[in-house]
Amino acid sequence: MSVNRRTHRGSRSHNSRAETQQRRTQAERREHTRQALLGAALAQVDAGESFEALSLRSVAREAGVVPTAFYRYFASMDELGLALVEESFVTLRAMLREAREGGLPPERLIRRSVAILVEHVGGNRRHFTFVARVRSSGNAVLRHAVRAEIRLLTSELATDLARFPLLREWTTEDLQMLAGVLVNTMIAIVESILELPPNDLGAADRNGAGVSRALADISRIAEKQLRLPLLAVPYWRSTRSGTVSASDD
Amino acid sequence: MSVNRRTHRGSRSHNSRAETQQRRTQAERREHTRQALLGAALAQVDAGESFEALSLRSVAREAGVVPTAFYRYFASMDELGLALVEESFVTLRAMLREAREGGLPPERLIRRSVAILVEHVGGNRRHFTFVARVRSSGNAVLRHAVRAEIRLLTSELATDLARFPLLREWTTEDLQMLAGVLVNTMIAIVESILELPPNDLGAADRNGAGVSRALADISRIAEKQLRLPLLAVPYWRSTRSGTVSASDD
DNA sequence: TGTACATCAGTGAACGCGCGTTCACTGATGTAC
DNA sequence: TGTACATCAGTGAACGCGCGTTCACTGATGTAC
Repeated sequence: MSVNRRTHRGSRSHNSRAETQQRRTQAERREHTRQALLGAALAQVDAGESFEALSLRSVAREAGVVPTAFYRYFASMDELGLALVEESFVTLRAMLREAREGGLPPERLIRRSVAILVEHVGGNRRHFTFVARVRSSGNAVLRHAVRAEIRLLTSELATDLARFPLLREWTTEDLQMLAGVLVNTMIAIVESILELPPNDLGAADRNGAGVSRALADISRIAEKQLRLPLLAVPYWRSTRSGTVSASDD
Repeated sequence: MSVNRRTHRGSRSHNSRAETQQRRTQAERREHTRQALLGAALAQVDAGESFEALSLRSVAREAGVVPTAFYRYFASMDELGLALVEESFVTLRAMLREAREGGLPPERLIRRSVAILVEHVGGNRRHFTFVARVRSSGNAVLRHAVRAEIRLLTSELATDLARFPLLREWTTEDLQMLAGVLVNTMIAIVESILELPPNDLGAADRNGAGVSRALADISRIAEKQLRLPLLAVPYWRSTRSGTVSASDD
């Protein structure tokens, strides 16, 4: 099972590569192997391994390549990990762009954002698992890379929030604070989605609307958790001194 | 450096243990070694290793004991990990009990809770780091143990919240939802404290009030992030249908 | 208090294994003429 | 179109290392009489 399938299919010949790869250019083969290495690492993390526990040899094995070939693509597993962080956040940014561009009223905007989040986690489960795993991992290089990306997303969200009339007068710190609450909540939502058995993430399902009961529960609560802090916005006094006039519960 | 200090101190004699341990009972020695093993694991996680990357041999080595002695205490590293989860949550529950028992008005309660949180993270840095690390780790056994404990804490908080007048009529789901927002926020706060260089956590410091500038910033923003969702409480309509009447930003 | 035996914390040698990394290599693809 | 050479993706043997686990053991502590 660790043996490359191409080798098996081509086993009638003394040279399998000539049979099945002869029509690829070198550049295509290079990209193919690179993706196989990244995919093997993602698959192993998705199967429950922590990234630090992956071995270069097992990744190469699953990619159908000899361990030494690994070094043609990455100097180390850390470097491969950084490539995965980059790949993951390209996906994530595409998702957030999609969520923003609607220009919907707030109520529908939250609903739509949660739906988009759920859909993208389902469609890119392996990348989200990787990021969630690495975000709190013992690998300082990857952990800081992920945290820096998330800090960047949070700042971008704060900038977007500043455009809403009620938020126009807020201090920068308070906008960051609000964006932080929303991002923290979304991270928690993603984590709870990832804890579901993978079946629950399939697009179609026997439970009516096409999502599992568990996923519907998570979505409903997620919407509330995002709506609650936003509901407080009109009552929050954002001033340089950082104090608030209204009293909470 | 991996050699037990007791061995060095006693090296004048042919039998170091007789010299330095003769006054301990067997039960005391047993407890001593057990704590040395747990402490060695905590120290290595705190030093940046992920728990899954720890080896039984390195933990035994740092505890000043031969690898085979490990098995007198734990059947596997997983079992040691579960003991650490339990130890950590004993500490955490003590902290939360302290935060609750004041009976202060909400404004001061938030301030006090954040202060207690900051203090306990500083005083139990290794345990918090361990829990934060394991919460998203690849080790399913430990991850689920931690998540179950956090779910329990969240439910306990929801029960406490139900005693406040404004929350008495809320549905169970909405109380859990609110508790979830607060717990998620506190987890994020703890993670940001743990990202600070360890010096910033010392009790006394040259920056006036005894805490570093960075820690003061985190505390101030943490208080806001907890205050914001609570500020929305009076305006949230909690009904069985789960809809809300007020409009947010 | 003294003796004989049981308990048990900790020892140390040995095992087979998967690991990361090195090295010299093969042979298909690409390019210059 | 054909030839000669360069490039380079992938190979396979070899290395030393730390790992988890086994086993038979030592000798101090604890206990029964």
